Amino acid sequence: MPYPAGHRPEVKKRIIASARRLFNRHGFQAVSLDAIMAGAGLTRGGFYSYFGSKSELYAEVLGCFFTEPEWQSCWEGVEVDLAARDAGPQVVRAYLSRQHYEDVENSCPMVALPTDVSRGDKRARRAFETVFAAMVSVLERGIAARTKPTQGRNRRDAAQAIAALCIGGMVVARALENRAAADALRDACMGAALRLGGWRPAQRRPRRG
Amino acid sequence: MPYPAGHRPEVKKRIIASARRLFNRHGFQAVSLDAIMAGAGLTRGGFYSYFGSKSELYAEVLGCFFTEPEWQSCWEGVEVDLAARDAGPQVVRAYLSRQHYEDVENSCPMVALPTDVSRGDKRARRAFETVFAAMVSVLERGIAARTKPTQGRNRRDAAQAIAALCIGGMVVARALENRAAADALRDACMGAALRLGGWRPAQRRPRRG
DNA sequence: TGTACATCAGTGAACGCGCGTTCACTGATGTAC
DNA sequence: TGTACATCAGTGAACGCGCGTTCACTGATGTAC
Repeated sequence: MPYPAGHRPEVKKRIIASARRLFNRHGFQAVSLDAIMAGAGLTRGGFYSYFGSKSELYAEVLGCFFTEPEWQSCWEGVEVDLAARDAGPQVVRAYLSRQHYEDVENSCPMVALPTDVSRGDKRARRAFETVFAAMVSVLERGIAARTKPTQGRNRRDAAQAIAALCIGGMVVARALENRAAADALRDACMGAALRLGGWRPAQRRPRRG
Repeated sequence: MPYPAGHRPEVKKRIIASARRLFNRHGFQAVSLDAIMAGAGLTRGGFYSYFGSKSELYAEVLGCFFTEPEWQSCWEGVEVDLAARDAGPQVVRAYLSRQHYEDVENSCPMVALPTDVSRGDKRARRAFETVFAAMVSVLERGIAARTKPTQGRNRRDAAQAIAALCIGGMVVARALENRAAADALRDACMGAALRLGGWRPAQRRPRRG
């Protein structure tokens, strides 16, 4: 064995990480293999000893967003304790945070790439579905843990709507030109999402700052 | 004048309509000028007598999505009377309808192209902002018209959240592989959006069908 | 009415560039002795 | 410890294709007389 045992897997991870950053920022089509390999500190030629094609890499990147433990919480923008009793509001606040809004490269792929996925193949959409289902589960558990539980169907429906609100709010915020409008939208979505989860009284306090 | 007066504007419209359909389906980068011109019944060469470049066409297409009267209501999937007292719930139901989910080509660009826009230039994001602001205004008026009005800030916030929920619900639904899951998500988002607008009692009736 | 003409909308071949993909080669690494 | 070697990770030139863009040309149209 001319190279240490962990060498290739480690390099492969570096390629995937580079691709993830570039896909998040520019989308699938606009990123060249040259750029991906350069981002991993390599050159073009080596790519095909790691992946069969560019679209194979794409599927693998999407799959990794949620299966790899070190990226499981990346989309939350900040550290969130998924087992905590208040995981629901924590996820909502982190997801719609300024940090997540700004950090496009390390963003949740559901915010950065949803339309790319919907135009993509089955594998991509299945990976997306897994990520979304996981997010809904976390939120649903958060609703279940509160003092006034509602029926099961309502809880699941609420969790789905909250997830869609978080994702939609971020997707739209990033597409707006006006920064203040984007901030106001994130704020409005956060309030509505927390209310949908029953994590906040319906009557709002006046805004400060 | 060798050609009738309305000829060129009419052809330009055809090119834009073809581009709109193709962009909605495949995104900006994946569509070639060949395909756009063929969709308008023309050949490649004529393009540059109508537009300066491909990205100029892109900006023009996005701008038209809302300024051209014949497309103003296309994103609503079905006909909606924006002046009606119940325009709010009408817009929500139309936006999250099965028809809008399925008709990708004639879809609202905020659902089909939000991530493309966020990666695009200022012009694209400004056009998006105009569309979004218009949608929020319609929803806000709908909230204002109901019997129990709340404070202004709450109304605007609610309208923004409802819009984000409609857009996010559709974006996510289209990215899911499982059709039933997409339907359930649309349904959950519709219920939550109607509740946020105060257009439906918080207690839900059991589902039928 | 019919013919010659000027205009210009649209054609399609050609160009150049970038990118996905391939491949013969280089050189860094651990192993054998 | 030191040297020769086998392995294979990574290199970079080359290929071919597609696409944005250009341009000389064709031919359809309305007008002049």
